[in-house]
Amino acid sequence: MCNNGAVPTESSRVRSMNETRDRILDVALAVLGENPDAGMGDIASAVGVVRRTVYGHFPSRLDLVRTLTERAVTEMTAVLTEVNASDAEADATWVEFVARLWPVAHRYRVLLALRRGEYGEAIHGLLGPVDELLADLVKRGQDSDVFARHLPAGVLSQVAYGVVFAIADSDLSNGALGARAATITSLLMLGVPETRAIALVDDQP
Amino acid sequence: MCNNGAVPTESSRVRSMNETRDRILDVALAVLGENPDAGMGDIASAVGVVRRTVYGHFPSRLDLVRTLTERAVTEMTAVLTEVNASDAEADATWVEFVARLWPVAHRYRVLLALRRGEYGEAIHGLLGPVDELLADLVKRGQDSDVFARHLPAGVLSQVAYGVVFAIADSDLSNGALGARAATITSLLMLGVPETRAIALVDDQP
DNA sequence: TCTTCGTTGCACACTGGTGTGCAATCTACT
DNA sequence: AGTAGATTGCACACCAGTGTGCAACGAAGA
Repeated sequence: MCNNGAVPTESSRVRSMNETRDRILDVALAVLGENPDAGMGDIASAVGVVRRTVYGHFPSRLDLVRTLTERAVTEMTAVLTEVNASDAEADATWVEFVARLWPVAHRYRVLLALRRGEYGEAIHGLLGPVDELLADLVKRGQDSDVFARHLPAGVLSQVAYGVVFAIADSDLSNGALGARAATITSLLMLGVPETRAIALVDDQP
Repeated sequence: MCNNGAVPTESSRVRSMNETRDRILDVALAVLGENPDAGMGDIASAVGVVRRTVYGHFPSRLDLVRTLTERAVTEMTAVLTEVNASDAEADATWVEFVARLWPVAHRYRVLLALRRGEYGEAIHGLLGPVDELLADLVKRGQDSDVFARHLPAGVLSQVAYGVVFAIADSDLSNGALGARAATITSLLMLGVPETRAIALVDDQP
């Protein structure tokens, strides 16, 4: 060993290994996005690698999905906490939130489908923190009379960002069109008047 | 044969057979509602019958699901065409639609989850007519400036009744509370102002 | 009573996915 | 050159679900 205990690159061997590991994760996300029931074999061949290799990185299918979920949770919590730190009104915060969450939501849209069946419990558990942050934001909006109260904050937040994911999953998933539509739609169902909603999304492009 | 060619009951034998057939359908709907991945075995034992018997009525799992879907389509189209025949404003029609669709949507909420994966294509095809009717209604609303145009009618209708199903699937699925919440939420995202939405739902209880 | 037929219980073959074991191979590092 | 280790290709056992075949059993109908 020549590496004096620090983190730095054990050079290209491990790097290339991490590379394939990351590629597996990326491709798995894409493949599962198209078909949540895709097997390890499908994923492997999509990566351009043998099934056995995938098992070399992730001992089980659950591990793969879990890792994917943890990744998503990390990214989403980062966006949420950062955006939530602002002292703007809840609806403006929501707009920025959706705008910045959009690409992430689009990438990880499969998790919504994966929440049901088999790994549902595991995913649900990992996604818990995100749900809480979201509910807090909506609650804040309700308390300041910016959001409507026709649903309790917990449910409303779920339904609202469920819609964001749903639109991210639909045809218009790409381009600013989808993002704009998702933002307006979610704002509307949060009880924000249409005029205000449109003004908000056109304010900060 | 004593039955002169007509439809009437071949008496209790066939009746009891149709009875178990219907019970299988009902229970299957409930079981699949809790776990869309439930197998024929799970369904059979939930009915209180042997797996082999289920196969006696439905040659394959797909047949079961298809029959279930056809049932749902029949009921939903009935409600939709009937409600849609009225010459009321689109938003009022929507309110009545959700009110009458609610129990049906709650029963068949599993179809939304089943649309993905495996039988997705078959279900999607069968559900086509319903989607069209729905899109027409929303289009009508948009043309008369009752509904917003932030999304094309096709997508907006899907997302809107997706929300109805989503709420039907959540905790508040039972009681008028859920129905009311679903109606208001869907109206909001259709672009109906909150005051008008509340007035509408409180108008015709 | 005898027949019919839905139901049962058990058997089986088949499929498709999972996870493991192991020898062979190729490549980067020493 | 030599070695460590990631990758490969193939083997296998295992499991769960599907769909079928068939000999019973039991109750409604002739």
